[in-house]
Amino acid sequence: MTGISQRDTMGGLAKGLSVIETFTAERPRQSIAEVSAASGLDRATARRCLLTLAHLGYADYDGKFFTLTPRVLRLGTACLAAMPLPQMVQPWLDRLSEELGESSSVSVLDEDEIVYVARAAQRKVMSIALMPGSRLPAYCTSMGRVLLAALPEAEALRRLRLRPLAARTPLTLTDPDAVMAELKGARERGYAVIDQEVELGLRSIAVPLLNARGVAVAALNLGLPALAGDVETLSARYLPALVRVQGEIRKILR
Amino acid sequence: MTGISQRDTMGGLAKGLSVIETFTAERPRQSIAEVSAASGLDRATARRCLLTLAHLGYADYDGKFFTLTPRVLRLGTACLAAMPLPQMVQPWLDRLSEELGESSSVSVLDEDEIVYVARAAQRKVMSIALMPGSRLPAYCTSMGRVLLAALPEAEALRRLRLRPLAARTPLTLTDPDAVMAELKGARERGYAVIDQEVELGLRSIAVPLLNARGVAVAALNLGLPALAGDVETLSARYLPALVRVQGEIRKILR
DNA sequence: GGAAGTTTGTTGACATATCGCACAAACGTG
DNA sequence: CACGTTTGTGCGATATGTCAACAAACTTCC
Repeated sequence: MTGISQRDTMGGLAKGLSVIETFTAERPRQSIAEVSAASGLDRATARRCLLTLAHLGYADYDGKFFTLTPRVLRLGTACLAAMPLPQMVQPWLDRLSEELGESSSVSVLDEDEIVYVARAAQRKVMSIALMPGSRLPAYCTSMGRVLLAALPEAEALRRLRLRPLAARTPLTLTDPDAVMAELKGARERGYAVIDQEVELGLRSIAVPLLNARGVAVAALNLGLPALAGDVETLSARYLPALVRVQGEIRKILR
Repeated sequence: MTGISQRDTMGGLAKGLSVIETFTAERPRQSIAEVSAASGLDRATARRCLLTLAHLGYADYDGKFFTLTPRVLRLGTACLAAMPLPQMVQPWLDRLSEELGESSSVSVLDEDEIVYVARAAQRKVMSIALMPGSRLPAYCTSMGRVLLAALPEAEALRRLRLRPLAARTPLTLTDPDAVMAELKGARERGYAVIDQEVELGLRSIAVPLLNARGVAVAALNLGLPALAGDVETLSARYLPALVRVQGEIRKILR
């Protein structure tokens, strides 16, 4: 009920988690000083976090550099496994994907990013491999647009402003106002279409997944190669199937 | 150097991580008392951990129950993204899978479990969806067998004894000594074959992935439907391709 | 090659956060 | 409303963060 008081927090936990998040594809092996710089923690504190992680088996230490171990994946999969959504939607995804011959995915919103939680991959249209846990910016993806559109305008705008919008392709919208206009359209139409804003050659169409109370809890999309044909024919062709699955999932989402 | 001294550890971090790991598919929503019971922590401590997680956005709190948020996935994906292996092997997996028309995967060992880190799925032979981060017990999987076989015998035995071996199918080996004998065979042959020990209808063949120094750092497998034909013809047919990819990956693994 | 300058890992002292216990308050139930 | 269960809150003892100092390793520059 009340706000979080100083008394109820655990600094050590917050610091340790921020230490784990400093490890990225660019910096998979880090020294104590690097982690200290990346996390803003004192070197002594970073050292204690890292030694603790190593002691618990979450990290390896060769005397100089630390790396994360697969044990860290337990944390993430504890989360995925604890989500009922992926298991519920997977059969629908498989069917949809099979039927249309294209990849379909379900994602949820985490601040300004979408997180894939389930996926049925068909052929490869994207250069990067997407899988559960993968993240993409919300502003330039079809699923991100329908999820942002479900938020109050001010909240959506706040999330758009968390970091500068990067032009991933020449077609990417990078003006927050332009994206807000797209959100408005998505809200009115009930779906969003993206034309090569994430990656050249890739189009995508998404609908929100609503629970029984009508709250958007996730998004469902189809990834499509940018072949001939304009965006209207694309939605005419694929939207019905998406809307059908949207309705079916809504029935089983409490 | 020296062991980890009391001075160099952070109890709060260890406790918070164990709290995260108490969330499972069976218990996705937990109260403070449940987490306390599951983790062995004092209720007051569990409460502080949970409030801290909620404050940081890793958990949601409705006043009664806590659930993990997708933000927790950042921890796991920080780990996956920080592993060079998945990105390096993915193209090989895709090619192998395409060529043979069967699913192939790469996994690493975490204590007594294998953790999928990359996968190219072809058709569905398994009832459960496997994806990066998924876990299976090592003792009854082909990849687990080759990875355990690469350990010193005593260490392999210790891991087999961490929890009782469950019979997932009537064909599952549940006697540690019997599994140890299989490990010996796998070590001598350089590969392992599993016949429906994980799931009826599923066979699998795996080879270890060695780095340039000859250390087994991961395993590569093919999942196959249990059709006609015995296990010998299966290895005769699929082993060459696996060994070829094993050699290619060894060249690029530092 | 070596000396000065820099970065890094480690340790100690002190102030403070946090643990775990015990108790109080709230909740749900018969 | 009394009961059992769960959650929230002071308190003393202890663990832990911060800061500064120091030694070792590494750079740089002559």
